Parts: sequence; C-alpha cells; structure tokens
Amino acid sequence: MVFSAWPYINSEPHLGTLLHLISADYYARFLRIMGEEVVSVSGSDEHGTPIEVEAIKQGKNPKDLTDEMHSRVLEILRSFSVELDNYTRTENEVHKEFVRNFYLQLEKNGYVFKQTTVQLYCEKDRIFLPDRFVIGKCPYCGYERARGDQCENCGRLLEPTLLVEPRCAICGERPVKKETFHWFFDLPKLTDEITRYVETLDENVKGYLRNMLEEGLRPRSITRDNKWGIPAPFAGSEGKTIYVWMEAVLGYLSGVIELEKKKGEKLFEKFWMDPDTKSIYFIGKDNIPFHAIILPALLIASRRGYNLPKKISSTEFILFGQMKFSKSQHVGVWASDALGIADGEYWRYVILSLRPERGDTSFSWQEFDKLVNSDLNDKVGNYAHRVLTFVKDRFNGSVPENLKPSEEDRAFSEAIMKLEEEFIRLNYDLRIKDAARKFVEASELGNHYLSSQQPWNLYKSDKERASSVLYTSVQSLAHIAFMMYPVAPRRSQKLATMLGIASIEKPNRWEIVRPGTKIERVEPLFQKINIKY
RNA sequence: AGCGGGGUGGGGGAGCCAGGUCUACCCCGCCGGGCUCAUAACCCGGAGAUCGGUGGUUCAAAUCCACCCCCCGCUACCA
Repeated sequence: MVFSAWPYINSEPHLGTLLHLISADYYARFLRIMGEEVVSVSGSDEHGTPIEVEAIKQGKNPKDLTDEMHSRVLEILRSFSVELDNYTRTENEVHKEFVRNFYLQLEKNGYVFKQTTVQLYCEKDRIFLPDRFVIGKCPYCGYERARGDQCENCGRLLEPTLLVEPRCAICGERPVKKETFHWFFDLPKLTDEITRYVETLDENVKGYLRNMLEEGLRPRSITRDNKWGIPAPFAGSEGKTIYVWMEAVLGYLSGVIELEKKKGEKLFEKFWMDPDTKSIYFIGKDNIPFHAIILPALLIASRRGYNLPKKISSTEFILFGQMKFSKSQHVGVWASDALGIADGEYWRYVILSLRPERGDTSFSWQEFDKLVNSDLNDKVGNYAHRVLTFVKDRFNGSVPENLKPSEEDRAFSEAIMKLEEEFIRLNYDLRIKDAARKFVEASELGNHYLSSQQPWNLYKSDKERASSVLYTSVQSLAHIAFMMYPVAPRRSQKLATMLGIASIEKPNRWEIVRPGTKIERVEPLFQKINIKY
C-alpha cells in the first residue's frame, strides 16, 4: 500500500504539497514495474475551520468551495502524471460512514470519553476559535499581532487566554470564553503499545516523537464545534463534528474500501488485514505525530487487526530560496504557475531531485534551469535523439544486429546494468532522490560511449562495428526508459514506443530491443525551457 | 529553554551511523581543448575546499567525543 499525505485544499497545492503526491505516485509506479501488487490512495482533506473561514471570506458555502478545489486538484494531478488508484476526498460517503462507525467502535472498546472545556468563542461569527484564529497583544513583548498559539515576534508559546485584548482573526470582534464539551481519544491508555510500535520506525521519524513520548501521551480531542465536517456519531454529540485530523487519517482505510467498491474486487481485506502487506506513507515532517502516533493508536484501539504503518517516509521542507513557502506572502511556486512554465513531468524530475530527504532543500530558478535544460534536455533527450536518428538515417530505420561486439560494448552494458541495480536498490531503501537521477547518469554514460566509439566514423570504415555500437546504444535506451518511467511516465512510454517496446517492466537481460525492430518516428523527448531569473 | 535536523570549492548535493581506499566525490558554473552522429547539443582536460569554530581521542578524523557559533523545525486541540 502506497499512501501520500492528504493535501488540505484551502488553497492550491504548491511544490511542497505536490512532493508527497508525486513521491507516492513515483513509488507506486516503481513497485508496479517491478511486478508487485500495489494499491495507492490519497485524497483531498476538505473539512475544518480554515476551509469554513475561507468559504465565509469568499461568500460561498464550504461544500461548493471544496467541490471546486477538489476538481482543480484532480486536474492538477493529471497534469503532473499523478495517477493513484484512488484519489478521493473526505466528503465521499464511504469515508464519512466509515469514520462514524470507526469512532463508535472505539467508544465501544472504551477509548473514548467526554469532558467539558472552556474555549474562546466569537459571537459575531458564531464559531469557536482555534488558537490560531485568535490574535491579540503578546503579554511578553507587546507585539500587537500575536496569535493564540504563539507570538511570531518573540517566539513565545502562548495560550489564547493569555493574550491582551484578544480579537477574532476573522472579524476582529472580541471573543468570549464559553464552556463546551468534547469527546476525547484516550491516547494514554495505549502508551505501551505505541511506545513499542514507535521502536519499529526509522530513526529520523523517532526523533520527532521522543518529546511526546517522554512527556507522556495526552488525550486528544476527537470533536469540534464547527459545522463543516463529519457529524460526530456519539450519543449527545449533535451539532459537533469530528476534528479533521482525526478523520482524515482514516481516509487511508476508507479510500481502499471505496476503491474496492468501484472496482468490485476484494481489496480491503487483502491489503489492510494481511500482516504481510507492506505499507508506506509519504508525508512531510510536520505530519509525523499524526502518522506515527495518532493513526497507529486509532488502528490499535479499533482492535480490528488493521495493519499499522510499516514505513513512514518523511521529508523536510522545500524552501523557496531561503524562505518558507507562504500563501499570504506570495512566496513559492504554485501548481498552476508551475504548469504554465513547464510540463508536469519536468517538474516531477525537479521536485524529486530536490526531495528534502536529509535536510531542507531550496528551490531556485537556477537549479530548475540546470535540472530541466542540462539534465533532461541535453543529456537524456539529446542522447536518445542522437541514437535514434542515427538508426533511422543510416540503418534504414531498423535496429542493427550486434555484428562485431567489443570489450567496450561489454563494459558499457555492464555499467548501465549496474546503474539499474543501484536504481532498484536505492528505491527499496527509499533513497528516491538518488534513484530518480539514475536515468540521467545512464545517459551521461551513453553520451560518453558514443563519443569514444565514434560510430559516425565507423560507419564509413567498419560498418559491422558501427552496427554493434548502435545495437548497444539502443539497448541502453530501453534501460533508460525503465529507470525514467517512475519519474516521467509519459516520456518514458514515448521513448519505449519509439523503441518498439510494448510495456515497461523490469529488464531481466541486456537485450530488450530485437535487431530488426523498426525505428521510424523519432521525436525529441524534451525541450529547453527559457526562463528569466 | 528542551528536543530534533542542518552548516562540505562560486552555486547545489553525496560522503559522516560501521575513522584509513578522502592527497574529499558528483552536478551546475568558469577556463582551455576535442568532436561533428545529435536538440548550438556531446566528449576530454584544468583552476578552485585547510569539510562552521575551538579543543580532545587516535598511528590516522569531514567522519568519534566535548564545548561554542549560525540556520531551520517541533514542543500536541493550525491543518
């Protein structure tokens, strides 16, 4: 099972959001061409206060807003060649029903309790305000626009009730304290099981959880007082909804159920209940607690025997230069702007190459220029083109026989096969950033090979040698198509088609393209992009 | 403040966990040369780094330890 964090669709996705979806799509594609059975799921996370507020701002009702956003996201994903088995949304009925039943089960199992709390409430907007939606004067430094959770100016952590002259972030009115009650998930009860589970995760993930576990897990509220969400199912919970996070993570399950219904084949039990199923979640570091503690805790508490996440591949952030992507400050690259500049598959390569696996990375147009124009176009595109046009123009469009093999051919083919092995191993080790470059490295070797063999001279002096060189180069392209497939599937298929390959799968030998195969239509794979920066 | 991540030639990355093969690797850029099959692309060679700082361990440290400096994130009802 391959999963990507569900984008919250209060705004259009940017490069950082796309990163996880593209990573998941990349990985699902990789596993498929390796011959594995895969199910891949993600979807739009569309409930909660921020969307409700955004809808108020735009004078729409939330459902219309997310309908619109969801279909835009679908379009965007198509443009980036992201084709998960099910990209759904939290408004789908299967999800809503699953979530409600799930929490009733948790209640039955004794992991849910009710408690009263006091929160700030805006009487004008008639909503309870999450911490961030309260602004006021910081009690420590006097900063006027401190938010209820933290003061941006001095960095101190706050409570909304500490703010001097608190105001509603939406309308500016002064909120009042109001008593309410909520249902809570009894996380502390699962401390032992969670602690044991976390031990099975990767070191980098554990780092983010250490504090939480050391300080002791605390109950987590399940419900909210806002209107836009899944109605809470508990007795007496009318008017309350389930907190977005506590329902969105269940989309990983409901998304598979929905897919099962769509396709009419047994998928849920096969994938979610079989302990041998492997699962991987592609998320950002900010999401770790929800995927490594809350989700597994929920799954355990259900006592249904669902598979816990096996691998959590979390990344750091992609920065725009030195800055974090920010909607309000217009910093960053958004999906539709990106698509206006270059094809989605170019961006896939750029994004995967920048994949912040070790530390934050930064996007810059210089880097973009290099990745697209030098790597994709000059190295890969041009290598493919020079080989294919050579076959087309001098060998009558027919892949030549390997008439006079040499030591150099053998060394070259072995080097390519070695890259291919590295490609596979790196992918299984989840070192996607490095793996995603291998088809470029292979093209570098190819260019080098052609220069050293000079088939354009051999063609005049030793045509049999020229045949072998072109035969060998053509094979290398087939292997390049394989390694390129998860990065740029459409381009890879285009290359495969030019080579007369029907379907892309893991090569088990060097010769993929039979001599005599017709190569008649040759088109450039990539084009240069002119950008000003 | 605590915890976590990072600081490697002009730019971007790898190497660090399992010290020596690192007189530090790769890509871009720069300088010089070659080739002419190809998308003015490609190939070769070169210049350029005391691996954040200080001290320590060791025959040997980018790699281990201590302290310090800078950047970033998290610290749970923001999704």
